[in-house]
Amino acid sequence: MTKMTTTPELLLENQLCFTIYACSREITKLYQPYLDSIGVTYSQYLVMLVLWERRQCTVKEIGEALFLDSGTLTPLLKRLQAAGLILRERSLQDERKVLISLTEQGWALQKDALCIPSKMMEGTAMTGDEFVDLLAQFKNLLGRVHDTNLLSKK
Amino acid sequence: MTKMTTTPELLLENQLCFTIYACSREITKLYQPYLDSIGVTYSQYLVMLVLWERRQCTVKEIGEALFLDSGTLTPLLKRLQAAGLILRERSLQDERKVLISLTEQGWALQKDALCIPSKMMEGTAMTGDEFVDLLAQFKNLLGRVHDTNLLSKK
DNA sequence: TTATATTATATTGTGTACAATACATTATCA
DNA sequence: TGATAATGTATTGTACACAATATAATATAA
Repeated sequence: MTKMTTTPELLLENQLCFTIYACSREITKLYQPYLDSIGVTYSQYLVMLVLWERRQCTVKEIGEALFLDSGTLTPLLKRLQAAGLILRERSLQDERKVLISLTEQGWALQKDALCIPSKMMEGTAMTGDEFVDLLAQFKNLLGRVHDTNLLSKK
Repeated sequence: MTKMTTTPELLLENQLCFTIYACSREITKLYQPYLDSIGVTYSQYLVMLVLWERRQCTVKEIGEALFLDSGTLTPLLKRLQAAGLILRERSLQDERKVLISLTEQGWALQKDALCIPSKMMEGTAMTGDEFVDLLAQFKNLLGRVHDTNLLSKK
């Protein structure tokens, strides 16, 4: 028996944070081949999901939906614009806002993306019930942590 | 009722991937004030957890423990070295390997880190049972996804 | 024992993430 | 109305994250 050099609380295998962090990156890798085939990154794909759903958004709205700030979104959106998938234009009503909308090419990409979710289900080797259950638990945790973060901002 | 512009599979709220991704980033934010106070980043903290546990590691071993590659670890380890927390030295037995170990200052930091896990438990507002249960489920998911990724590498 | 393959790390380039700051625009109040 | 605050986006700087490639050292095989 080797002498312990740390405590149970600090063991990597007991860290929920690490498990989630590693999970997130491994899932991104799972998407990689499919995202490569449609030519967007994982974060860009999430932005496209938001736009397919809402048609038009401000940068702020996209940020609220994805929990991302403008320092991340601005360059990302410029790359999507350069790829011809979205339009960026200042609102005429309020010139502080930048309106993001889809080009025809951006809408066309939706068809290519349709098969991705089912491929991912396969990759996680989960049943539909497991998926629904896990999603609910994650959302619950996300809600709690997000609330704590909001409180500590004030 | 507005006309739907996307399908249920592509709705952001149905994406397990996004929920986990957002969760991971929000949890990192939860750690931020405590990590700031001990002067390391989140990824650097994870490397320190590995080293407090194993005393000495090669870069490869740290990468396997954290699912990170050398492109991420090399600069990160150099910053930890510059901060005086670790040592980096080539193995005499096999000069391809770089051995990472803790300085006295690196060990001293462990005391300051001891309080962090309990603070995080508070931030997630979970009971001990919920925590154990959730951790088991995420580990299960991580294992499955990691296996799928390993298979597709071959 | 050389040629070949494998292993371990480092480097480079692209793309996030986010804090901090700057800046222009709009809203509000004295 | 003029000053002040709040809002929305962009910019800058630091630190990952990873694919692809390079390089050096070790192991293996003919």
